[in-house]
Amino acid sequence: MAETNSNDQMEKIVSLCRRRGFIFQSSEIYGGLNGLWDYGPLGVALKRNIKEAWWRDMVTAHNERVQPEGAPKPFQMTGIESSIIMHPRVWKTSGHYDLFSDMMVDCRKSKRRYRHDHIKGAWVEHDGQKAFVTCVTDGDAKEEITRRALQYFKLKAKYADKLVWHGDVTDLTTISETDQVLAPDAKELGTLTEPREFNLMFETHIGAMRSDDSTAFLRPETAQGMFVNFRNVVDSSRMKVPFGIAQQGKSFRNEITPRNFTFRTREFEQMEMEFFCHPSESREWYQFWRDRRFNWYVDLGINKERLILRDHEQAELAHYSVGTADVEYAFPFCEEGEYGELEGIAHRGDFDLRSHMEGKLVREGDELVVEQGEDGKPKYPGSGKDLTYHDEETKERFVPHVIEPAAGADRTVLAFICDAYEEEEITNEKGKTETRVVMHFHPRIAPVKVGVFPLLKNKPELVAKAMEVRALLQPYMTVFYDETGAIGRRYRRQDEVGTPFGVTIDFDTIGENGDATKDTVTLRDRDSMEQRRVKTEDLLGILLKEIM
RNA sequence: GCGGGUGUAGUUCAAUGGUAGAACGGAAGCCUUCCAAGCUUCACACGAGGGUUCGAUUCCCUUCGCCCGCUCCA
Repeated sequence: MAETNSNDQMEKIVSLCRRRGFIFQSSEIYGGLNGLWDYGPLGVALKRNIKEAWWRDMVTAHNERVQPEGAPKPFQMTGIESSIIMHPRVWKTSGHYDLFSDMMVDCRKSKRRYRHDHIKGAWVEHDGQKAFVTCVTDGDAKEEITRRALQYFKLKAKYADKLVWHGDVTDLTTISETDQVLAPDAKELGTLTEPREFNLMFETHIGAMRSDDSTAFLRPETAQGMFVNFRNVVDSSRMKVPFGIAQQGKSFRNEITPRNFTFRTREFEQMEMEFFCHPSESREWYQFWRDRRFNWYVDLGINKERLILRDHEQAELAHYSVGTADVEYAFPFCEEGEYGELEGIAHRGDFDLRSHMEGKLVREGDELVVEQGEDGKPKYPGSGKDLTYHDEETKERFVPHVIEPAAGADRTVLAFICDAYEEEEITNEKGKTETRVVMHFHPRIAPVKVGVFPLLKNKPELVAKAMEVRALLQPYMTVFYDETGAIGRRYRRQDEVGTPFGVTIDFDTIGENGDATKDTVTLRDRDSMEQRRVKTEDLLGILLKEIM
């Protein structure tokens, strides 16, 4: 419901999160830690509800005998919880090990950063001056280096033949004379720093003794847990393709720049599902999951105007992917027309299962082949285990293709928070305009479902009755009981944390105004602020229907 | 990781080289018959660590956090 894309809006939301106990900075009393956050009493309730809504939609509410709307056919669904620390070879064959640890160099002048192994260059001399001229290009490196050398030596293009070349174009990694390097965007020599390692995976050590052999990693994604357990799940739970394995859990990435509240963090929770299907049906399943996942957010009440389903361009696709779409939300910190990713739905083909069978794969033309080391053997061999699937009916054996909807739980929580936030201008009885801050959470995800209030706290009959109503509801939902201050104040407090319903016990309830209204309470709606009288005995049924 | 800005109660803001005020919010009490009423009382802050100084929240340094830009982003 956010009206403006502004920093201002985001600051108000962050402030409310802190003030009301949704989200705090990690280790705040020690000055805080960048990119790490804690959920407070209301935050944890909200997050658990969102995760539960996802798990229910994916796993528990799924009926394998019923064909969901839009699905090619009925399918099975189950879940796992794998360990955060996995065998180091998992990350080598998956490609994360190579991809997530890079040597980087910074340019002190241009403030740019490059992957060390992406910079190419050559020794060029002119007029007794010699420099290692570099560039980063996918095109003709020599041409680019020539252009940059001419520029550096202040020569016109027609004097290219005056340049004296010493050797061929090589990688910067082969050069040690950093003070003679002309960085790709620099105008002078020696502006690059020494190469430094950037490892996006958190390292730890297994066992009390530290050694190189004992190095392990905190998982940078949960997906590998499903792939390495594919065989186990098929063998133990009679799963038949097509089926999905869902998992929720923490992942860790040493992000260079955590930013934007809980949007990019170093420790984050994922809600991922790996769907295994026959290769010939994979495109249909991809379409199905792509639409199904988008609608999940919409069904939970997110503003459709701020949510988009964006198909990736071909060039944007990861090397293994046949197709990928993102569910993205227009966060307040996004520029006009920009969105932040909540979830990626990827067609991953047979990349993952094949990797864990054969070894780390790389693309060669249109083919995925096992990457060779210098000795001609697989650089990172797979498990060697058979991860193919045998279809009893068709007698066919194949490597299933995978469709992966991978959502960020914390980002989803943040999106729901931002979307729910509204500053509503209302005119009170005295004709004065005031601001009401309301969180319009869908009742299913709201941290507190109902507030129970005795109209006055100094009337023991009202308090006693309110306690009864509280006890009636508490086994079924989160109830917040409040008797302090004026009733309007209590309503507003609950509006600000998104409690969808308020129940007030008044003199009618205890029969002071006749039998007609005895044992009735007022039920207030958060969004409309309207109230209706309902029988106490009907209350539980009414509320359960609304919050399910 | 680089550059710029910034840091005072929970929040939004003051003041000050002699350790800090307010409003809102919070807690307790009185009162109150449905949308932040009133009165009384109470609690709560100079991000952290050094240095200069008789004395630092104030000046200096370092560090941490936050914001903006760059960079990065399976």
